[in-house]
Amino acid sequence: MERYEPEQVERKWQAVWEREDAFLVLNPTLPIKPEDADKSYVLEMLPYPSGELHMGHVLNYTLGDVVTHVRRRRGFRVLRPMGYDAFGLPAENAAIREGGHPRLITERNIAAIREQMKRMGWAVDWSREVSTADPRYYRWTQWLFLRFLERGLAYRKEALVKWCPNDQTVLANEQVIDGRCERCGAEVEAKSLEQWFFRITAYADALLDEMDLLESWPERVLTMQRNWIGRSEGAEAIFRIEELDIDLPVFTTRPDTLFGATFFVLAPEHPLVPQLVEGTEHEAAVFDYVRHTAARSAVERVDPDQEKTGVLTGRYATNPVNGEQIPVWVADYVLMDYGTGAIMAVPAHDERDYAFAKKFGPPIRTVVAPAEGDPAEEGAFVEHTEGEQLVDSGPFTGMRSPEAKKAIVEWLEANHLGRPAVGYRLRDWLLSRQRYWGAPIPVVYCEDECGIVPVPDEDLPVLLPEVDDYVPKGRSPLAAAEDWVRTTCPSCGGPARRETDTMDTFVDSSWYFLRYTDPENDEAPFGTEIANYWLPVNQYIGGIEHAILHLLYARFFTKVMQEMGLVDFREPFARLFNQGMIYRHGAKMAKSKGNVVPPDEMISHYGADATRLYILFMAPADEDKEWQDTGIEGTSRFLARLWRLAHEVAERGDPGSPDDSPLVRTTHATIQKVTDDIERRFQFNTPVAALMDLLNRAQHAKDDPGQAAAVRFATETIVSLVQPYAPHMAEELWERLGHERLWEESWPEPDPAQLERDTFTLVVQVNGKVRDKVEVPTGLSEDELVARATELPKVRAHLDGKEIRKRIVVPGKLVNLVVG
RNA sequence: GCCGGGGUGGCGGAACGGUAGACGCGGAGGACUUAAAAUCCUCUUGGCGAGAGUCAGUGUGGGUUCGAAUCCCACCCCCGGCACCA
Repeated sequence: MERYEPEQVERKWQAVWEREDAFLVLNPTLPIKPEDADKSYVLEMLPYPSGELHMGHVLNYTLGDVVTHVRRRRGFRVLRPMGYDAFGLPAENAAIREGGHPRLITERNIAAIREQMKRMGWAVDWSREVSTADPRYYRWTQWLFLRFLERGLAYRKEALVKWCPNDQTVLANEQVIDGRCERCGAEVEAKSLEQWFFRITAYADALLDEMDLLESWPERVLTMQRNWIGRSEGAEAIFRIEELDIDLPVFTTRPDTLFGATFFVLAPEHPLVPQLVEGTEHEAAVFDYVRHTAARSAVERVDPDQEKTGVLTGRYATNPVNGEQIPVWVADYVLMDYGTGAIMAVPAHDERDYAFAKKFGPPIRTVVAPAEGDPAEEGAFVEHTEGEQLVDSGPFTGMRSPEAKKAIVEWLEANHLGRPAVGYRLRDWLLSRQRYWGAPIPVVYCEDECGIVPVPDEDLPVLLPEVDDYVPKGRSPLAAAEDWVRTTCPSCGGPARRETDTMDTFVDSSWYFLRYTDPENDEAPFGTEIANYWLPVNQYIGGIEHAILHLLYARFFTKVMQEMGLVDFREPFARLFNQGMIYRHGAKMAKSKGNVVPPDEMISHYGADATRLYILFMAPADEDKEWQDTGIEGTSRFLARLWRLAHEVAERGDPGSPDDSPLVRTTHATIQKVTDDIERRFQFNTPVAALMDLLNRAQHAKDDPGQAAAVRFATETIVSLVQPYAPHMAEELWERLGHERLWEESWPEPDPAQLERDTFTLVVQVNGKVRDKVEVPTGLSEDELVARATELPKVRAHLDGKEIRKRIVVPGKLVNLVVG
């Protein structure tokens, strides 16, 4: 028997799969027939082609691979594609650093990562490969942008935006973490710029409500999305500055506290601030404060532990419910981009207003009684008043706060002083980027009268121009391609200039899962009927880092495409699974931390099969896990033992069909467990343990001639069941055991009769404590089971002649005797 | 602060209200070998005990239950999200 040489076996089978198109899956012919119904779309988040596979990829794609293999062998038509999220900053930064074109760098990286993926042996349908940086792909990204534009869902506006001074480009809100750029960590700055946005806020409620349509998503992801959307219900109330004839609406979630408003605050960026103070004695101080605020960094400004600051405007606003005149302040604890950029301040019932009032002196007026037992100190901050009774609130005094909320909003509405309103934390998606390596935004600016003019569909794609310099200078590098920028207006034929910003790469990845269904289509981004066949994705797998960004954007895109009639479903991903992160030496594996284990080294040393097995065996797939350098020895040894046993079994020839025996029954039980764990429980570590266990048993039985047939059956079953995890070795052994192609073999099914046992281990408890176990025949009555239990000497010792007050019998499992 | 997830041997973990610690790593001892590697066998939660055993034990404290790692309540700790969002 030759030694197990993973490299040789793996190279051999990878070549066979390629030659025989093993994992190619054809679309069904249209129209879809009922016999095509058993489909499954298994998708992993597409990689950014950095050129180097890391362990996170290995886990992600091995998970998808196991699901894919099992479903294929269970008779499903399985779509399992692969592609590259190929636009983006790393390639561009590499081009700046090392020279060369981002396109060439990306192509080189794609070639390298594809090679590594093939070395892992993943069962990908390579005929559907997609790169988002390919003009045949981004043509349709641009096409979709134009459809959004037509529907008013893409728009351009001047706004205060988040600017990364390092990457020299704007960022979406979702790309700012704790005031820093999520890519490079630089502190973001605020900048007023004209930019392109997607109107995702119009879908805030749909994104929340349609979570109900999802089959199975992790609770934490849903929570993160809910937090991000940040819906809160309340009311808009109109305060008025009489002397200037200005209405200042505010958003509040506590209209029941309107009578407690003792001052009013505007955000420093509020557009009406200048008008309020112009020509007054407060002008200088207010302008000074506004300038001071603008100079503060974003990180500093959002720190809630900062002492409150603010300045008086000298103006007074009228409280709509009682006509009271309250002073108007400007303070930076009020944010321009939430609500209306202005608030009514109720210091008795809002912590922030309370802190401000304590420092600057406005009165603190309790209008909702504290809950019973809480101190009712004069002028104190009163927490937890939801549901309590209103005091000093005019006609609403005495109502409980929930009714008061309704009553006050109704009163406001009837008097045209307010209305019910909903606030969201979610902002529109800023999609333009001042960088080179992305899809150009397909519009031109007419220099005559036409304004913003979309590039006609037939002129797509708008190809990226060639430029010499990718260095970001605060404007898009595309602007340097003057010949490209200068164009004619599609509408009037006059002179026009092209938009030079490119799209956020998250636009590219918001629809790629549809392109896979129809990757060669030249007429449309994809065929509607075939997309409706394959989607929604049955199982999506990827990292938690995309919980908000990609997953929220893709859901938004799908809803819009559904409304456009491009697809007939509202949610793209029915089931989502997030794999955990991989740590080593207590930190997330990262080049910068020097704790990376390169998959390539693992493959060279132990083989792809052992690496695949270990990454799934080491811990539950959804948990963060610590990489143990010696851990892979276990799966490597397991494969070597399987190799030896299978060879011994093969050499002995055919022993006929096995008789009933414990080993045969355990084998059937293992089939059951492995299938159930993978398909129902989505658990991947325990099947490996079950296979190791079965191998141990088979090995112990192998020298018993009476069990030759059972050992062969067990061994062949292990080979068959391990195929999704270790496909190369499984094929090799399957062949050596005298069979053909294992990937074409149907998935084993347990014989129900063999899952039935004729004896079982009865656990006997006394007062809930295990005292003994005994092997008994199945099918005994409760009385018989109790009789067997009470016969046992150890049990008798604990019964100690006492009276049995109660007996619990769980058939097939245990007897619990309660004595008193 | 609010929301979500989690806390089990030396380590990774198993246990889908019913035998806590499967499977694996590491460790100890042994077999084979001139030796090593590889392989195989035995042991490996803690206390007491020569042993058969026995008591304790799943972050802490309560509760529900015949029976709780698992369900409920309170608390502690760790991880993640949100947070001057009115």
